Amino acid sequence: MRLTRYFLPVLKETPKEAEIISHQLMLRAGLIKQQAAGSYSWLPYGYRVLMKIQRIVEEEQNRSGAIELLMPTLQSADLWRESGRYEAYGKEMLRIRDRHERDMLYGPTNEEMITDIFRTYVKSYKDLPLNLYHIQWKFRDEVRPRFGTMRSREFLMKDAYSFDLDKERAVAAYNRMFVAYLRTYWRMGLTAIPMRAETGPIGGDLSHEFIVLADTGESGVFCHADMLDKPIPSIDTDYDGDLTPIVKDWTSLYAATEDMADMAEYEAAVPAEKRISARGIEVGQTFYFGTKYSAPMKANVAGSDGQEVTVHMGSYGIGLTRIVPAIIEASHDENGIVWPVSVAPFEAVVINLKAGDAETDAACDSLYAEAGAAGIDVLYDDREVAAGGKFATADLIGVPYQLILGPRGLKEGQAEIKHRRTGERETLPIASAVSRLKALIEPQRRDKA
RNA sequence: CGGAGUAUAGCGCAGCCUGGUAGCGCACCUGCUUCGGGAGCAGGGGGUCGGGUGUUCGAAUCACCCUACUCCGACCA
Repeated sequence: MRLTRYFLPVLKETPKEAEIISHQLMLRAGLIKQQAAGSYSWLPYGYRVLMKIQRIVEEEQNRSGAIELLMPTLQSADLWRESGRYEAYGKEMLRIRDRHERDMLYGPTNEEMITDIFRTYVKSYKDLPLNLYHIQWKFRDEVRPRFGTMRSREFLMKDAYSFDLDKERAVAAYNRMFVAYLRTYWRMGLTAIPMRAETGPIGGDLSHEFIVLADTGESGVFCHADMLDKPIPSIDTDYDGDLTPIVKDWTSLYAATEDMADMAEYEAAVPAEKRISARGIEVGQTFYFGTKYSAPMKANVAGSDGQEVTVHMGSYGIGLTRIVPAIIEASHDENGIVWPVSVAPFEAVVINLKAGDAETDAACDSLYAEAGAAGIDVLYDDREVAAGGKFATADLIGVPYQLILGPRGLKEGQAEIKHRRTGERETLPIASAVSRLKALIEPQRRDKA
């Protein structure tokens, strides 16, 4: 993508409403524009990150055996009356009336609708287990939206719903999601710790919140320091096999949100030097809630003995629009964002230090073409702007690698690669720059491990 | 929902106290000179001063009402 043909409105100054660093950088680097309280447009650069995150989520959900579909944003109130939540949900649910005076609502979540789909079509235990998910916009009329897309009213969420014959099998489904989540966050370059959590209005008795540690996080958390560097299950994990050992390992050390934490238990379980008491951002949550929705909504299947069985369910959410600021909170410096390669909107940027100079233009044009042909997501800063401005923009928007070429280097046949994260620079022959770049980038995509 | 604040050009701000018809920096446009860490000079465009009502000869400025947004707290992917 040529920057002169792109839409990237960057700001030199920080809009005053932005309080936390991720919100400031998302506005400054042209990722989002606020449209109303808790409502944001995703500008092209931000949308690219969001879509990269979405792809990772989809790949890992699919790998675990979940199946993607898409449900509408507007739902009929009648479904929610069946489960009893139309009255129970409160003012967070945005209620709408259509032209025929029918009660509708903008979905804050989809347990009722997915249960309706399930009960319509699935009649036999032979069709289980089943896990259906979608990635759709949700609306929760938060009392107080804040921190940009970290807590917005309209947000993009992946929500998966599992259906099983009994509790034991439902827990196995829970474990598959648990493992998929560990992989999903790791692929995005995040360290997310599963913590015992309250179940809240969704209900149930088994739940984990996946928490990214950050000072600006909204939840207080307590955990064992060794949770931070546990090995991530690999790409060839057998989701048809028994995942209990992995989940056991990940849940054996103490890790709980403040709502669940018991100080005496915490101090007994974790030696003083291993105690982490910190703030965290919740980037996902998993629930097993048995028959809470399947019973009132009559989601039954025939068991092997021909008798009707009420299915056991779980639901599993990932807030995609929250993950973007979570990544930035975890990965930035004084100059701007530092994207992990796997979610970076562009993996590299070719910086033409003297756009308008015929020879430099020709050399940079061909580097850009070569990088694109090598399968690198590459941005090309071909603006006629002083070098300092280009470096500042490249740093701000956080592209992992800068491939820099100007008349001086051109004369010597040398280009420069700057590593955004470390600041390290390497000078190398122009001819080998792209292959070097590719070698740096490929392993960091984390799509093969 | 309780408490506190803000609203003047795309962004950051001054002007308001003491009323006289709007200004600065950045960004944007034109030209020239520059060009390896947010360049210089010259010229230029852009504002119903959040909205309404009132006071006044005259309101960005004073008064009242409304709206939007932000922050702190209680609640949540």
